[in-house]
Amino acid sequence: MAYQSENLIAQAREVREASGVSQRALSERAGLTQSHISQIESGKMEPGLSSFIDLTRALDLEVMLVPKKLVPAVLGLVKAQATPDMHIHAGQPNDKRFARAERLVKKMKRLYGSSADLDRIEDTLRFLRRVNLGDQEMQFVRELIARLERYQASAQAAPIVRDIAQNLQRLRNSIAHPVPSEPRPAYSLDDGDADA
Amino acid sequence: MAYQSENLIAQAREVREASGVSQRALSERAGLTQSHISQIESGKMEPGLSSFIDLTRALDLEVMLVPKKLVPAVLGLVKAQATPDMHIHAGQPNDKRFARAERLVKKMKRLYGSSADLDRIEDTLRFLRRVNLGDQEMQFVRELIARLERYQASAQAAPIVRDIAQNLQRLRNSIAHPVPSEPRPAYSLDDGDADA
DNA sequence: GGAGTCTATACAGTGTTGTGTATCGGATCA
DNA sequence: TGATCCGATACACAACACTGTATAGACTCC
Repeated sequence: MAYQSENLIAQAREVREASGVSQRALSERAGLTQSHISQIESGKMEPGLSSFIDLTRALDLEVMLVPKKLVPAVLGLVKAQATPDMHIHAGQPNDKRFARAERLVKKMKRLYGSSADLDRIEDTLRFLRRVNLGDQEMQFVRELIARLERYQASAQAAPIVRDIAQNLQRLRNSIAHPVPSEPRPAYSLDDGDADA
Repeated sequence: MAYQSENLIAQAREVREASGVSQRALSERAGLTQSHISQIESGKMEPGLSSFIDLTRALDLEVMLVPKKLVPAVLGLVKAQATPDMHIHAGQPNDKRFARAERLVKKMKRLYGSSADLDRIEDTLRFLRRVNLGDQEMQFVRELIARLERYQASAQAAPIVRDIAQNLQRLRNSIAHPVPSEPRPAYSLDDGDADA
């Protein structure tokens, strides 16, 4: 029934998936049943306000009231930082993550044909796998992989794949050629220029 | 039962009252019954997510999901603008508002005894009444009055009364001794870094 | 005092959320 | 192939949101 809460729920789902949290894990953390979460996310059921708050809290999100006029501003703020830390992350050691990601890329190449971007992703993943990544960095990679998984079959996957390739490349560069001072760059997801 | 949604609901209520919208008016606008709204606001009932969204939309508010880390930032943004325009407001010219407020203060002095803060409020109200207030300023005053009304009988009214007194005083000062330049603080939202 | 507005409250009935449990198809990994 | 993880789905049942209508108590204004 296309409610107005669709958007919020979709948002929560995106965060959940990007954090690598399963419906089951979330259900324990939030105190709802998995079936409940499934029905909420698929729009078959409208959650109560407190259920929804429980859900989002478990995802390290907060429900806030914002005057309509400020919505664009807040949106800008949120998008800029794009899921800041998100310390949730469930199990699965990094090695497995990388293995899974590389398998995914291979599968995509097999299905949709090879491409410069996919090659670049594959290459960068191989590199990053051997590096010791910090929490934030690993989180960043995890997000990109989740995005790749989600859009692998999308009709307009190409620009997204390109964006992911660029972001991975940039992370690689920042590790290979660290900036002198600057403790940490604090990644943002905006698609920026690609360097050489 | 002291749910976690208390806060949001209280916020919505504050905005409603500050905008001078009655539960009935809001009920028509939002498509709920007045009794429903009353029970929600008084915590006797937990609204569904969509009901809550309907409510807040009717108040020119938007429900947003914000990463926990960004909550202080967003809070700052919202507080800074302090309900920007809020053109809802129903009738009741300002004179009546002030009269009502002054009556309220008198009543409080009668019931709970006089206090420095109450005196200050009374005094400041008398001053502000004769000044031409802009929309935002009037809105600010309206909010403070609403708060005073709501907490007048609260057990811990004292600090709230003090806060209201201070806020009124500050507004008075800003009118009496306007700051020379400073066109705008301009809470720069854009990431803007761009250098390096 | 009387008219009007406000919020809180009552109550019966309907519909839906939400629980608990269990299963199914799909993908991954040994 | 078999063991697991995932999300979607089913079903019965308890709980409660929500409607509609109606009224009581508090306050303000005339």
